[in-house]
Amino acid sequence: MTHDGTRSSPGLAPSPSLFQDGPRLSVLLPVPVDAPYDYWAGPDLATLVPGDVVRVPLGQRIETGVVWGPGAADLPDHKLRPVLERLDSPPLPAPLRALVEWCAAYTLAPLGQVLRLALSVPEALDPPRPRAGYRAAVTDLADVPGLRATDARRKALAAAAGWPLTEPPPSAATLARRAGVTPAVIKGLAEAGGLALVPVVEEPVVPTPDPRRPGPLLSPDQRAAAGRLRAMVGAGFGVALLEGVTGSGKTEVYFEAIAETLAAGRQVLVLLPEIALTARWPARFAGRFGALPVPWHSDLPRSQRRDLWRAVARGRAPVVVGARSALFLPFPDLGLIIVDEEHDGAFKQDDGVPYNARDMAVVRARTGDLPVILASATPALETVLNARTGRYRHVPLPRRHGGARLPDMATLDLRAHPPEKWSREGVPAQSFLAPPLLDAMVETLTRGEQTLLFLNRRGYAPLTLCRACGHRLHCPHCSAWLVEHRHRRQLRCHHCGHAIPTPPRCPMCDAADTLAACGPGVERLAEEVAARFPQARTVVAASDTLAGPASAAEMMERIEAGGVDIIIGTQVMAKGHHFPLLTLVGVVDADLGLSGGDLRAAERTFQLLHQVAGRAGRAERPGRVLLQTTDPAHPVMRALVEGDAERFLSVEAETRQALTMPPFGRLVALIVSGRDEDAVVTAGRALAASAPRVAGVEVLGPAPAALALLRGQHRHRLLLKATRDVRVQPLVRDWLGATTLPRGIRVRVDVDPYGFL
DNA sequence: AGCACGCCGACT
DNA sequence: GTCGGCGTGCTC
Repeated sequence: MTHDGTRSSPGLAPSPSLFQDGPRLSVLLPVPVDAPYDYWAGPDLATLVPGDVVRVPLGQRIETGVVWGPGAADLPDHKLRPVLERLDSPPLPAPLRALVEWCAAYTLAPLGQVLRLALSVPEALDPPRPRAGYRAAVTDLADVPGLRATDARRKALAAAAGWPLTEPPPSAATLARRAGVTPAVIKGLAEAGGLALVPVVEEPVVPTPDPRRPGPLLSPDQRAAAGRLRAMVGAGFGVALLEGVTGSGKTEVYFEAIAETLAAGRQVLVLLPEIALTARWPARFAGRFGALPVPWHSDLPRSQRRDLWRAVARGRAPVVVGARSALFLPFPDLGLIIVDEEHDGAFKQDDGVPYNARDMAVVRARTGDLPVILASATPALETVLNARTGRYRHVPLPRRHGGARLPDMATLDLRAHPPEKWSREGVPAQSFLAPPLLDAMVETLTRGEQTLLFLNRRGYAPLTLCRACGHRLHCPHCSAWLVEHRHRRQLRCHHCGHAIPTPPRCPMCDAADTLAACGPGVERLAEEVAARFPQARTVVAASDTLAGPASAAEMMERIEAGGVDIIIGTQVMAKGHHFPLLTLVGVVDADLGLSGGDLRAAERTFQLLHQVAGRAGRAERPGRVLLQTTDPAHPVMRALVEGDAERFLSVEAETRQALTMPPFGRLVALIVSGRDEDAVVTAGRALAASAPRVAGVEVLGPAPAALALLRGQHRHRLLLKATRDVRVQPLVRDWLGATTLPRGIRVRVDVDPYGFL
């Protein structure tokens, strides 16, 4: 700071008058601030418009921001600094800016932090960096003085000379591959002068899908549904719920709406919950449209993200299929959004800006005045209710395509049929498979068909305790049990990744050989299956046994080809694969997830089990599902067995209405966290004491949050519950605005928390 | 988010 | 006596 209070350095200090003539602009920066900052646009930048991407000084650094509008004029002139330059990137489209505003206002996240989602690849805004390309500089190796004409060099030069002029000069690696030499030869030859190095700026090649390719033959039901979706394209904002059981051909139906949009020359965004494990989706798309869609998810390499972001921004990516973050891509001419598996909890982001991509997709459709299709076999309760009240168009797909039947579902009462111990080297071992399920497995194996044992628990056993002193081994950083992973001989925390070698003695009482595994994980189940079915080919499919998308796809192919008899899987097995030979699904613990009183526990369990059941009998062979449960009378179990989703949803809706829970009421969670538990509790109580006292609003808590200790942070939760008519955001904003938090204490606001126990 | 400023422990 | 730890606070 200088004496007059301006931050400037000699020689750089612009006299304010230099900028007085230029307009004052507000520029939003991707930093967690609530509002855009004002800058002067110099005379040469007078044509800046909202959406333009600019470089501006911020403190001691230079940031990339987005022109948001005219300046606010509430700041003294001398505090303003100049816009440095406009970047050569297409302006951020107005509907996207509107989405950013809406998302920030709704989630109460700082505006700049939401902008960060839209500028997720800063490199994409820089001018494209040219890469090195190689071209023949001579016609004959003899023309290069002092260079031995080796065979490899001759081949390299020939390949370079023969490179088509219509193609950009190749990179060293590409040319080397073509010539059958190593890149070192190319670089050496270039150094000697035999090849010329030219900078190449390459447009990323994005394949173009062809909407005129003939689609598959649709059933009358599918044709009718496709027709209704097609009619929405180009007709402005609208939401459709495309509801159809597994195998009803939802994808083929919404492909027709994509075709319609592509034919109109506009872009399409498809959101999927787990892009990594649905390598199948792009293949199906390519089968229909003759080109792969542009993928978008966080695991893409940076360079690819940069290229794809640019392609989208320039309108050169007709179809993007991505995880939730794809919603903030800068489509200049978006014409349709599809949210597939719209009920999936993975659309809710829990860190950073806590937003639900499915809901924000509807907002993006509104800001862009375009249609959005929500597709699911088991739509979320709130979506179903929106469809019933007519806010969303309901497009049902009633029948299963191709004649396949839905599997028969039956509960298997574990109290009536307790699993019988099996023998491990003469020692009786605990079993998790009831006799009727084992019998069904034998039958299935005999017929040469496949069994899926579904258990949503990774590792060997979810809990290890000492038989001598009763000590339970838990994570020192989180309030979670350590899960034994016998293969790795480790106990691992599934929340923070903390891992210790499996101890030989109890860490509490030091007794030897007293640690006992409690409950089943997929590894333990695999052990029992190996003992009972030694001749069967068995695989374990869990997120930690699959090394990545490639090995997952490989396993799926092997299962599909019949190379496996018994699959033991967690929820990674629940999604979107056709296994024609799979005719028996055993749900090892159907109660898992029902207990605990979480708002959406029943709904989630219903959706997950319904989805798992959908794996069975998809071809001509009928499937069978056995649900091991201790409570066959539970509404979720009965609805599943009777195939009555309608009734389940009605019961669920009544329950929530009675409790004023979403979607009949609004919820905002406040997570108070800090290193010192007492301070956290004190701060939580103080917040509760200053809670807004308004009709229709109640504040519950503080109570220990779901993981009361996570990564060394103690967490307590307050829950603001309001009736639907209450605007909760201003309430929460004022509440927190009037509160000064003690140091070391943070509060995270989560509007519409997904699970909150 | 960065980046600077600010106030307390082990080093040339 | 300084270098440096990361806690707090501001950036138009």
